[in-house]
Amino acid sequence: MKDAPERPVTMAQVADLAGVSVPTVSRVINSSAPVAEETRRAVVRAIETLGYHPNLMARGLSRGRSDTVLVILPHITEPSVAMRLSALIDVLRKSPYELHLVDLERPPEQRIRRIGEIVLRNRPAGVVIISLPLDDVDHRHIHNADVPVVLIDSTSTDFPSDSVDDIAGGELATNHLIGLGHTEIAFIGDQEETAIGVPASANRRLGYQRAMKFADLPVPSGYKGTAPHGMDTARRVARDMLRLSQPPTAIFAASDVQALGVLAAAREVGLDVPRQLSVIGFDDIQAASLTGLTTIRQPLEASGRRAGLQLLQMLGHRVREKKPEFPELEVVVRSTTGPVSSNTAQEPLSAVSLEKADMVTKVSSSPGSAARQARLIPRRK
Amino acid sequence: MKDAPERPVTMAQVADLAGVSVPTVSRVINSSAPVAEETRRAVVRAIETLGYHPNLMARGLSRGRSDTVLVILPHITEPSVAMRLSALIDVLRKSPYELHLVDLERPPEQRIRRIGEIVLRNRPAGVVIISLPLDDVDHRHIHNADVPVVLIDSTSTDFPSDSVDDIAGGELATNHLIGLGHTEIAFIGDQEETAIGVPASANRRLGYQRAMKFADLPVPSGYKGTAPHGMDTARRVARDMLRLSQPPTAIFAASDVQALGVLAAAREVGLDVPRQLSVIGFDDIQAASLTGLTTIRQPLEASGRRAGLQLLQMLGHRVREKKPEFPELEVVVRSTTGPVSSNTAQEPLSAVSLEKADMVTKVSSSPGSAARQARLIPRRK
DNA sequence: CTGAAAGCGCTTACAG
DNA sequence: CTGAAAGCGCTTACAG
Repeated sequence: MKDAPERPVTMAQVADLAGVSVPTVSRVINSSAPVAEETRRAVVRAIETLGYHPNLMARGLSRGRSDTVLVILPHITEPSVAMRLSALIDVLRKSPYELHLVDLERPPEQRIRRIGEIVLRNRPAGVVIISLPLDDVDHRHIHNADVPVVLIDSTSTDFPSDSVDDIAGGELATNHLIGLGHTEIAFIGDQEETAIGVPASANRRLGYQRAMKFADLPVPSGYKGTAPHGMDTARRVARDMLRLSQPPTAIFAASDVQALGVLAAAREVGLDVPRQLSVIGFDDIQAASLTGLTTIRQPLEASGRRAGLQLLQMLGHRVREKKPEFPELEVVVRSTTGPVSSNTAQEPLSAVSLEKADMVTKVSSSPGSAARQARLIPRRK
Repeated sequence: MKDAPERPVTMAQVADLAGVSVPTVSRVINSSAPVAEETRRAVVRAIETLGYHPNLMARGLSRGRSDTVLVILPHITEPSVAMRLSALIDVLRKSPYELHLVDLERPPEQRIRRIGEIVLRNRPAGVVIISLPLDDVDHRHIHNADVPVVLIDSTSTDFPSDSVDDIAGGELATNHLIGLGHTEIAFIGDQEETAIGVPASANRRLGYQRAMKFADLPVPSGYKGTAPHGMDTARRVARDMLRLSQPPTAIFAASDVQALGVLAAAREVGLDVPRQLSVIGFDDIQAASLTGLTTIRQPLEASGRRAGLQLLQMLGHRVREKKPEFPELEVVVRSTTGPVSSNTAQEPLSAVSLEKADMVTKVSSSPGSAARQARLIPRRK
């Protein structure tokens, strides 16, 4: 077992041992042409005794593409990305494709390598791109690579994509706060990239503005905060906002990760949530239910599943499982939002907030809570 | 831009346009041999006007291995896996390697494909394997593939690996509970696989037993619960345990994910944490700090970084950044553990527990808390 | 049903 | 410094 590293077994060696030609071995392995049963058995035996495994690069080179589905995504630690990916993996696991994953910097300007280039270099059988914008060059490269592509959480006229109606989601979140009596409502979201294609945060902001306008509520310039995506960056923006002379009584954060940052800022500034400050997020990642965060639930896993099934179809596979319905966006009310308080003076942090935090969990999991969850059918094209 | 999908540009086309031979183009691209400056420029120009990108499969086939680092890991949604991976990605991002990721089922019996087979089929330049056990066949395959391998969170005599002293960690956790006066201490961990190599949970259990024995405390058979890894499975095991006629007053869960399940079970059964039940986890994932979970912190990111740097070294790269010290395991005391209560009768859930939950956060982040954190140098070979 | 031949797009000695 | 040749390990027409 510790001999000199013999070179890996090749198809030629298998052919020799089985007493057939290389193409015959290939036919047996790929079932690409009829082979006499006896021959087949000899080949299979040779494969097993030698422990042969085909070289995917050689196969891919001669076939013109590899047996790989390439998934390109931004930082994998992002919970929403991980959830979608996980569902996608589940779908692809049963398929004949290797799943290869390439993790990219989110801000395109920091990116050394372009998406199209990665596709072109790897020649995968199919591509799934999560939460990443494509530019013209990417489109051209992918076009040249002539490979099926499915997008998640970004849009393009050229490729099918799964994404929710973020504008409606933004309205939904904002209306939840308005419904609680809030009038000083702020928004915190991603720094908006110049690259088009993944406007999730920007669209949620649009929905916020729309709802505010509809309710005839003012949006002071200080009430729109953006920063590079992240919990800590959001915390800092929120802290500044909460120290304004006229701080908001409610904040809609474009994602749960950012909402968690807002909660941290509230603690820092000494504001009681939800009595002095209401906070609503977006996504409904696991941390949201763990911390009692009120949020807009979007179907993260469904989008991963759907994208996977769609790609398999495009690759010519018959898909047994039918694509899951795309569930509606919905408000999940937990314990970080509440009616606007008449008392706007800041008071020391009390234990009350955390007591409520527990009630939340119950609320969101009990059947009766359904009544408290506003619903809205997302507009989809 | 919407022309018939021309086939991707090849090196031969570049050579033609530049008026040189294919090997010369190759030399320019790889800087593998001196090329006249003028020739070089012509080639570069041709590459740019054609938008050429080398076919990695072809390169890999002729070189005998691809320019890829293959990362093989179990479910990526597992927070501890994601954290290690993220750090690994950061290190490898600056390297010349594509990072390809293969996600595997954790329980080997459910696994259709073996690790060694994946390596053999892909012929990567290097491999990192996270939290996955290798068997003899895997070892043989990898040996044949003759590729550098680094292990994270599993051990092998053949490959370098980064893993903490889980036995010591188990003792640390258990001693924390013993130090609080608990005597009825239970353990909940992973179902222990037959495959050797990733005995993290089993080793933590060993540490637990050792500490209990040393303190002369009994371990009733009902106090050792195992289930397939996961929050919900752990919840069920914990629920059963908490309904024993003699329930434990403290539970050590082999991972934070499982500890969260224990907390859910406590809520379900109506036990107040930490007054009626103390819970300690292992890992210190983000959810732990968000929920105030007391836990054993292990250096998840450091292990990812270290493995990445080690692999780059094995691949013959000079590594600028020096490998981070492997930090010690330490107890992070938050709000789910407390002194054993004299009152063992079950009482209705009170708000007190959650009030404490907030104090926790402060404790763990304030400098003064260091004094409350036991430390232990892990034994490493 | 099976084999000899050509080719996939690169890299790497080998000459010059 | 550069090109002609061989080869990496497969697959795919093409004959038979």
